[in-house]
Amino acid sequence: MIRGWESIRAEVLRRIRVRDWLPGASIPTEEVLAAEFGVARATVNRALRELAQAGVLERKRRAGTRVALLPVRRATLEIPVIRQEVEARGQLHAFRLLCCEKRPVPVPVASRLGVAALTPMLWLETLHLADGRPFAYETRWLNPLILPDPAPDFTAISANEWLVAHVSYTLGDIAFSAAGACPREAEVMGVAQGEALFITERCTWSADAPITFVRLAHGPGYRVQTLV
Amino acid sequence: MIRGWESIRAEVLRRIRVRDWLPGASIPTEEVLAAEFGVARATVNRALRELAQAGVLERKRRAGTRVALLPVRRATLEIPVIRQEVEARGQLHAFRLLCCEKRPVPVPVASRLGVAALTPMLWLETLHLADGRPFAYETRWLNPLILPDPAPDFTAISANEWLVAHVSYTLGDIAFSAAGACPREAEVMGVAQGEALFITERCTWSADAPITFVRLAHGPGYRVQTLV
DNA sequence: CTGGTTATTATGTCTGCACATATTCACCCT
DNA sequence: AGGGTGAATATGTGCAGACATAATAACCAG
Repeated sequence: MIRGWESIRAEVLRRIRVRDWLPGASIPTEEVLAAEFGVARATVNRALRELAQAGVLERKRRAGTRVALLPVRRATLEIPVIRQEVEARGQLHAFRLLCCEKRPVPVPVASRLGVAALTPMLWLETLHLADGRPFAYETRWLNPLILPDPAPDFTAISANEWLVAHVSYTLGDIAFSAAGACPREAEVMGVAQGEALFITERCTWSADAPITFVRLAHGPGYRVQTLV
Repeated sequence: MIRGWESIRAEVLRRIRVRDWLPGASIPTEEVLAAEFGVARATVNRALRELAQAGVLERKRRAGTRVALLPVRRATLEIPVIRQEVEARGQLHAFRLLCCEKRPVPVPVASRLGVAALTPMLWLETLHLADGRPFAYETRWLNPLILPDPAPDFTAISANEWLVAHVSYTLGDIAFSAAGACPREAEVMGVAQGEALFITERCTWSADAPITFVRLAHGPGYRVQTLV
């Protein structure tokens, strides 16, 4: 029974799955489908639009809608605040601020943030603990200009959470990679040198200025997983 | 100037960014915003819906719309077919099928695919090359029941691409992690034992049956990046 | 044949209206 | 007070119709 755009989306997906409509082939126009399902064109449009967004369909004006030839799988990840992440595992979160000082940013970080090399920024080194054991080693470059005059006490609240609560919502980019533990990381995380760490790097800007660049090194066993 | 739902989305985002609307606070109703912008409510709805989908807003019937308190950052990744990924880097893709035989699945894989342990499945070992150099080492468990009678020649077309083209569109889950190269991986990828590799694991099912479990080990320097 | 112009067509979006649905709030009865 | 009940309300979804836009097809002139 057709009721609502979601059931239309399901039916279209079903036809693709059972290969009624083959990859690369055009499917009927919105108007035809609307007539077939007995709904308005806008409803079909909504269903097809969602499927296109998911990468199942490809749509072009005038050319029509076709089943994606190589359905690029689009996975969405949720990146929670570290404390939430630890607590979601039923563990106790704590952190230690190892270092907090002004330093000139090195070239690679400067270029990613879009600032001049050697600009002085705040450098924070933090170790996150789960049930008292090392969970993640965070190194962060923070634009000092965005801080209020009595700067927040980052030994009491993690920079991560302070930023989320006090700096306007922003977009940035995220990258994942793997790297062997450098001597410092090995020492702090309590692992062997060269041990494989999972690295997350995030860069965030506000509308006008760079805010922060974070690098998180997660110990062995850590994994990032998609929802469904 | 307000023209189209995208400019409304931009304006709402701007107000959040400049802290006109603070995290956790309610924003005006669709009707009010529609009047303010001089558009129909459906147009405002479209803009707000997209922002809610992106995790910037939280909406509830009757309760209204509020700015997300902890903007759970939702990153969307595109997982292309390996060949596309290599070619997008301007390199030449090739692959070598190292092994292809029936084997009983080990317990961890069986549990993730939801089949009985020791079920015989097809085991494929493939090395992907970029410009002739090792790019990724793929190990895959494949449900033989989904293959046509004259099984495809996986030395000619990679299992990856054959599946995309010939098996109905499916959903699965994806996980990223880091691991040190085991002896076999070190040999095949041409890296030192224990060197940090970036691991991608994917599990896919069709509507009724498990299809495949893939593990990809990427060499040093590989990174997964979000769009924008 | 070639190159450029025009018509056609499917999707993209908007409007104005209506009703559905999930919450919440206020009220009333005990 | 307390707890259940129903009205109020903001969002979710639907419809029909209209125009905008982009990509293609058809056409025509040179």
